[in-house]
Amino acid sequence: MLNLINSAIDGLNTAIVEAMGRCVAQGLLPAEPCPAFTIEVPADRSHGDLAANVAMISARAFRLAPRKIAEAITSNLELSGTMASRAEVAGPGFINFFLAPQWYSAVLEAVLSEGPSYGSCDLGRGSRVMVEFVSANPTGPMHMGNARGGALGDCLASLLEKAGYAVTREFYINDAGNQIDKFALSLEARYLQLFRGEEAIPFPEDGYHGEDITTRAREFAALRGDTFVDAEPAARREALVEYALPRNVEKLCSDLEKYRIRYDVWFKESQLHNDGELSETIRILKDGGFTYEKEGALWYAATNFGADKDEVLIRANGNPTYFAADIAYHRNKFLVRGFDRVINVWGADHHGHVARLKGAMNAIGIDGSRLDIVLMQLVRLTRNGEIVRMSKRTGKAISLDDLLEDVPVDAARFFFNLREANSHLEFDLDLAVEQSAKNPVYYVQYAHARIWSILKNLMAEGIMPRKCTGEEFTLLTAPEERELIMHLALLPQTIAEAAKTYDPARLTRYVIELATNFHKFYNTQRVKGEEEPLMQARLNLCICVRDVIKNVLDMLKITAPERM
RNA sequence: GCGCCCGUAGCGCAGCUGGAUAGCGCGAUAGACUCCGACUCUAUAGGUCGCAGGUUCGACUCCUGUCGGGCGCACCA
Repeated sequence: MLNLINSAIDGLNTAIVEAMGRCVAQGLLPAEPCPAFTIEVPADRSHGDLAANVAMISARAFRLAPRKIAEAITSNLELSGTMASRAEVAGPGFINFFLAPQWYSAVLEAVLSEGPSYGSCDLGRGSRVMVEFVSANPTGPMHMGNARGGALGDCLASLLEKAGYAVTREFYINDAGNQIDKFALSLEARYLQLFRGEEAIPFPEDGYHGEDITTRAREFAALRGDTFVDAEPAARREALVEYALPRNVEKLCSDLEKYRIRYDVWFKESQLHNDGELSETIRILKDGGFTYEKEGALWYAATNFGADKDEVLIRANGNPTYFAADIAYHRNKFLVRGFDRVINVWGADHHGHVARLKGAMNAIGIDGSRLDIVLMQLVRLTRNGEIVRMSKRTGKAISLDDLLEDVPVDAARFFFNLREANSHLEFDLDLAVEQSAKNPVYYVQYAHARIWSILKNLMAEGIMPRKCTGEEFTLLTAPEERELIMHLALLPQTIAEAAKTYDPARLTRYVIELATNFHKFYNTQRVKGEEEPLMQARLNLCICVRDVIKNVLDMLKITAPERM
């Protein structure tokens, strides 16, 4: 839970405020209130470890040139109580701070003592959050959107756990409504075709054309024979769905497990229809006066809650819409199961539903801002620089299954978390399987394996890593070492920021940069063969890097091999 | 037509609530292991941040307009 950058910033913050007080007393600065300023790690590290913009921010209020203010503050700065050893004025009026060697030692000590929990924080304070993701239609195989959503949602969940939330991963099974009717009709057609021929039985135009439907129909026929050919159509369809749907759900489950995703809850839409929650929700909307009838259908006046148009809740044929069920579902998440916050990962093509669903939450008395929707843009697969749309094997859209045949799970999970959700993602199939530095997954894993190699090498010579003193860690003064340690120190806020913005892509970028910093260190500094204290300090630094790489890869559920 | 998202180097992308000379990877070019794994590293080249205004001490970042691309506007889910 230690964030050494923040504690360094806090200390410098008060030092600056105190220095300004002294400046006012000396008449160097006017007794005006100072606007809020920030201290941050500058992009260009030749500008020190931390930089404060206080002088520029207050220039207007003080009616003084920023550099003059910065110089006044700096000359009155008392750094002895802070973690900085030096401050200087630079550029337009920045005050740049250089952290003391003891601070760098403290970072390594924190990484070593906190172990796998290093980087975690208590942003969530144990509040209960649900992440619902993938929720693929159980009528067929999962597509690329589901693949991206799976990697994104699962890593987002890990991230939130690390940030102190009690997270539930949930899959919503759409086992009711229109698409199940379509599913039934498709199965029925394939089943009857088996006995009467494809010409005799037309396939429904908007049915599911996938091979998987035919397979299920065949399995069913093998099991039950032709007993349903002359049966009542409704009974026939019911039997087919009763057979096929659970198997499809099992298939989803096992495919996702291969993808290293395990859900806490598989929630069935049909539950909402069967136990009355759906009708109760509609009653609440009716009682609230948010509904009206038009052309035989029951409408929800979504426009009252900021939507651009109203929505049908119950069709003229008496069937509730998906939207109605979705309102009931989210009511269930908040009211029945008591989640403090709910996050849904959706494809960007559903963005129109965001405002409607949040508005509906407000209508039924739940604060819609407790519901967050993470929208993700589409994935574009490329091979040899060309866009790939279809699977070579099936000729259909590429499924998660197809993808994992070509690409290792490690690469898939990493690549899907390389870009923030709300940007288009290009997935280079050649690169994902390439075992070279171009492939970021291998690059990161290689850094981890390389550290293990160093360790094993030294141990083979009888050199065991031992605990270092803070004094010994101050031997690590090379720029590459300082940079590496600073990057280790950045993990807690990277996690906090990523959790706040629901953006696991920050983790992949962080760990790539960490690997880069390590490789640079490796190429300029040696561990083996140095004087014992320095060697041990560097060895411990390596161990810190190794553990943090593993720590981050664990969150992404990507393996961290000791040898490749 | 209305709404949401995206335009940063040849390509793929960072740039965190506005901050210093706009970065990274690939590709190109030139280099580095008798030395802990060359699955690595170093250097060079490459940019009017789509365009035009505005706000600000300061704009890739905020506002307005505009052009280009993606998506959505069902008694589908």
